[in-house]
Amino acid sequence: MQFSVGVEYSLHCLLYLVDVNERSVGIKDLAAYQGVSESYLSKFFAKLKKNGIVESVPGAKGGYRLARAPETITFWDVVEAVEGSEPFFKCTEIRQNEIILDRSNLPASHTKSPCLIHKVMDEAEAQMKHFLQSKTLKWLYDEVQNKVPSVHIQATKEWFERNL
Amino acid sequence: MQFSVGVEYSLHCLLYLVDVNERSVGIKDLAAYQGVSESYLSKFFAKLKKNGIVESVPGAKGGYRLARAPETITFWDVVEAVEGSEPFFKCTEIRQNEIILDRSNLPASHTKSPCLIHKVMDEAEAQMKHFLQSKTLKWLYDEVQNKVPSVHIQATKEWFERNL
DNA sequence: TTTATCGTGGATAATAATTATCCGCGATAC
DNA sequence: GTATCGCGGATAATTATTATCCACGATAAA
Repeated sequence: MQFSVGVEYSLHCLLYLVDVNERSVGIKDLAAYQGVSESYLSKFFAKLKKNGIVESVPGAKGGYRLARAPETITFWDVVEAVEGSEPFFKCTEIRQNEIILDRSNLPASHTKSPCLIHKVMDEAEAQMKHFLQSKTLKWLYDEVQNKVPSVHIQATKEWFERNL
Repeated sequence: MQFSVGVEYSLHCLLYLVDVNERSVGIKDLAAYQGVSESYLSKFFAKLKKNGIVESVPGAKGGYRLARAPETITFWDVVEAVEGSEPFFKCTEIRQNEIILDRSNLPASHTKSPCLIHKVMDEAEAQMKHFLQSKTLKWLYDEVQNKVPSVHIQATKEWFERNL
């Protein structure tokens, strides 16, 4: 039960895209700046694009930029884009296998009402989802703006703009 | 990002162990009753035992029983026992790789204060944890007692007691 | 118009996690 | 003594994650 590194990569990258408004940043730069694999990172951006979080600018001097305002991009959006939207807990309806049951004539208690364990696990995921939906990219950006020395933020900005 | 089937297996099994007080139920019966693999299920019970959720009775007519009161066994306890206690999000401190940094002399903002993304993801896990800690095995047992027809509950109980 | 750059999608593969089985050991009931 | 049962280790099949490479089309700049 672990999130893939794509979640970490994506969130860090998106943070750099906030400052880039109508322009765009290439995978090459994003990968180089953070010292991660370029080709692997591009796979996650394909997912972010498919989920409407970023949009791409094809061709030379192309790259990616946010597809919508950072206020509307939540941590959950990113998790869902990268990890897919399968629920954390997949219930195999093990209860319908109980040896004392007639498989061709299951009681309503085993088919109509939901599996309680399944329900609890889905609710647990919903708790996490709710929390992550409350944290936006804009919020993260503002927090970082406050916590990281402005000289470093400025240097980062200049690095990404160095060859535009 | 998925829970292993061990979580589902374990929770369902533990439910059957609530009624069994000083006695014990063997893996063989638990597996047969639910139509799952005996040898695989035994792996999860080894983890449940190591985490103090169940205790074992060795030898013939042996098996497992709860190691403590069902009021004190939470869904989270089971998830942690089966899945291990590694956090869902492992932060690789990607920020310390920023190309503009001097790796041998990192700024305090990148070492002293925690990575915000890491912090948010840990808090998200804590939300789920908190919820799952509020759901006990006793609660689940009582809910099932209310929702499942008593005739079925009785039949289940009798099946497990059929050869004691 | 050529050339270099960049996203895109597919193929491929290495590594790790999950799922699963089997066997021999020691403990215990009968 | 013998059959039963938990226990731990070895092993393997399957799937997911991590990762690379390449050919393609689109585009900017020369």
